[in-house]
Amino acid sequence: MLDIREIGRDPEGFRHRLARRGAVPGLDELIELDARRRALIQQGDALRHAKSEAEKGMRTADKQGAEFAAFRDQMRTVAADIKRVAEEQKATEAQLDELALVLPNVPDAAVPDGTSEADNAVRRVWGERPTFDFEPKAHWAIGEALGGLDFAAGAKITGARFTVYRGALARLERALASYMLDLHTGRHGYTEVLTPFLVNADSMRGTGQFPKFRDDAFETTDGLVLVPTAEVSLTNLHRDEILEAEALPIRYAGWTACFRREAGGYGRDTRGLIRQHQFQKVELVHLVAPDASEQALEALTGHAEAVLQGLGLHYRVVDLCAGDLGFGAARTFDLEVWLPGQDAFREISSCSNCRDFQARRAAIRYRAPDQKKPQLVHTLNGSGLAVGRTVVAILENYQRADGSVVVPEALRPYMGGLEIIA
RNA sequence: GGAGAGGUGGCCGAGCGGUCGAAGGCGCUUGACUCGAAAUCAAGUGUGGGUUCGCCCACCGUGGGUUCGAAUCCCACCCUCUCCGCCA
Repeated sequence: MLDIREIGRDPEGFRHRLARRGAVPGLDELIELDARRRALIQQGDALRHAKSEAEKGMRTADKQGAEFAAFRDQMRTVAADIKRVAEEQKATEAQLDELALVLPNVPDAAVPDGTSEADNAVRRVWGERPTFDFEPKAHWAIGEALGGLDFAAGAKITGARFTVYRGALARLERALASYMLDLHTGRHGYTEVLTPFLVNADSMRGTGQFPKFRDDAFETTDGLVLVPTAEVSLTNLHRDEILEAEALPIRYAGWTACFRREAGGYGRDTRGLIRQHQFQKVELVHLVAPDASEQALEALTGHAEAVLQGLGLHYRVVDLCAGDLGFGAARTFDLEVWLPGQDAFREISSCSNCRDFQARRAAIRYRAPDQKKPQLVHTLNGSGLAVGRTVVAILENYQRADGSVVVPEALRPYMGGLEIIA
């Protein structure tokens, strides 16, 4: 959520910066509603003040006397007025929320202009494309041939876009998650956190998925939501909290399954593991002081990159343009891994600085040493990495002519020493 | 799932219809005392909102209700604890 007061101070500036994302939002109604809200608060406060004055009079008045009766009648009207104004205020705030909660974050000044993926700026490239003396296959063909990826079984027991892993490939998923967590906790200073895979609607609102992207989520009949990413559970861990300055920065690494309905995503990546309703991911979350978030995004991106480097996978870092930025992000670096089977770079990690956008929604604050009032923290998140897509990358990059797949060295200790999946 | 107890400020804990944003204690901050520290004494110490920057208003798990008036009474929900049942 954006600061409405800030918007009111500079509507044109906000309109301009938000327009970089594509849609031009109507901010006038928002500003008008906020003004009305404030007027109603003043009205209500004045009425409540009158009420407490009358109440003071009643305390001392003779309960049988005429004075008491007069006060009581006065209180009756004031109470009715209070109720009326409060209802109006509630309705106004509901309207205000409806608008404010669906406004996306403002892109950082450094974000490149553009309207689509095609306008993203490649910042750096690591490693080189592997060469093959045969035609490299797509991961689904490799996995199926190895008997390790069973798409038909997934479709049977659950439905489309669910996959069953078997044998060495099932273990590969598990090995990757362990490898990633060990790297981040052992070398990058993260605390490992294992969270529930179900969260409540407040958490979804806190990180920005609700209300705008409600259709993308799987919801249970108990009113809980399957997490689309551990970003939700990890960031909301500190919802409605005031942190001590010494507690920052906070760095969490969490593994979860992630669930996405991919509503509207049908037709894209229908084959293979790229776009599933359920996948595993190791997520990295930072909570930092505002002046530290830019640096933290660089660090977080580096931590995600370290996984790809450790696995020897060729990738590039892309600075998302304004039009391609996610809802809550002010700046995002995507990591795109090279997939020989598709002859393309594909996203395997997305690292974002949300600044105070999520913190304002989720009320995550800290006691800044030089400030009287608690200040909003900045939140960041990034995949470190999407595990399923990492399996894809390994299958396609480490495949051999005979259909076997070499296990990257870093993973072998997690695979019981296995060197070749055949 | 059943029975019972309970949710109050950073923590503990009073409060049982008006004088309660809320006693008391702990913690923390500042000052006094001291060479310094401890002890002691004194003062301060929640969050959010509005503001004509004097102040004003709201918040006692959440949401409703009763009442002139609710932390206090009623209803629903959420959460915690104890016991029973079921279960990986």
